[in-house]
Amino acid sequence: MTGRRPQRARDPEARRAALAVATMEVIAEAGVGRTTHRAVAAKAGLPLGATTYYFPTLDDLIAAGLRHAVDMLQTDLDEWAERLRSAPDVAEALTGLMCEYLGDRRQARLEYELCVAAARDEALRPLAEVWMRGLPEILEPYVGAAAGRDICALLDGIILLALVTESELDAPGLTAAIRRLAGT
Amino acid sequence: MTGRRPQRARDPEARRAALAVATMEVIAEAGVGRTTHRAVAAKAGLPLGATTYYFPTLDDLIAAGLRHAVDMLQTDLDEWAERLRSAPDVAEALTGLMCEYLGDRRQARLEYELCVAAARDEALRPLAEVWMRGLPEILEPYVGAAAGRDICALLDGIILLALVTESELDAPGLTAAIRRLAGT
DNA sequence: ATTCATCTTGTACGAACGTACAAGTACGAT
DNA sequence: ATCGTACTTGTACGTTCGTACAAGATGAAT
Repeated sequence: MTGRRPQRARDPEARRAALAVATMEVIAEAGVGRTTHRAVAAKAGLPLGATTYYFPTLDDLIAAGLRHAVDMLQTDLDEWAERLRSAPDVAEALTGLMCEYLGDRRQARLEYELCVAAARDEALRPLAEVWMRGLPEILEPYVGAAAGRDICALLDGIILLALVTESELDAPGLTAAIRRLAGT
Repeated sequence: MTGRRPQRARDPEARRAALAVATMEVIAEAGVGRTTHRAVAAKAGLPLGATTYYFPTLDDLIAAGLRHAVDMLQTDLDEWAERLRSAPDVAEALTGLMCEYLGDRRQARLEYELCVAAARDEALRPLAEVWMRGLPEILEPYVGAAAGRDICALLDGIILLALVTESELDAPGLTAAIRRLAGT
């Protein structure tokens, strides 16, 4: 009375992408160390074998999930650059962008998960550097290279604080601190 | 020709402590998610059963390891307070302390591992807050509460950058940035 | 010297893991 | 229409996991 369930329409590219997305979500919820083939397959609604068919090892699967997260981050960075370009005040615009960024803590959690993983695994370091090099690059035209790096570090510290304490962002304080680092 | 190996001298307190230290080291090397009873037991040179005798569950064992890490961090914080008290220049003293702190990246890795774990598990949050509340408290007498928080965030971001890029600390740049945030 | 609670040690067990693979199905090429 | 490659799906295997527990050893109390 059973038999296997009928096969779905074939779409290898979509499967790869769906697995990467599902992996990203599992990492965000459980962490890199507790990410398993089975959890990813369940999240994606795909059979276990699909994960190993498209990604030879678990490390490959995790790397694909992190890479997808970084791709989304790059999209965000591009939007940040766009918004800053048309902003009358860089400090206030950055504060606003941070407010939005912290609206969904899952993305921030994922990014820091990536950083911790990159601190341990050299192969992941280029992924983690997308943010840490990209943001100062965006800021450099407005405040110079040194202040760009400083402000990036400040924001990273603020994000960490928000992750750990679940507290609200002190927007006016952040704007003021950015202004001090920018030297304006 | 065999038989079990002879029992060692009894010292429950020392065993608890040794297990906490071993757990801390395993977390630093493998991450919270890949920390297992067996890895901790092997690191401590104790039988597997010792881990479950002193800590009912794996979560308890991990919490003990993280708590021990935070205890060491608190000791560091006390030393930071002491050093700042007798320093002619707060910004330069902080830069020097950061240089020393980043000398052994394992401690920094462990601290960020704790932060990421605390972001996911509310029960760990008080542990992670020891640093994020303690450092601003130390800085407050010198630069005020707001600048203390800002400088703490800046330092946290710098540490994250150092973890991800393995780059050297830009000491003069850091001193200058601290001065700007302090408003001096 | 005997007792007993406490600690040590080795082993056992079911669950979950990474990975491999057989069997079946879809679909472009012919 | 058929064929062959590429994909889908379910299951199997050996390993490692968290946890439980039996059996022995210790050492303070009696």
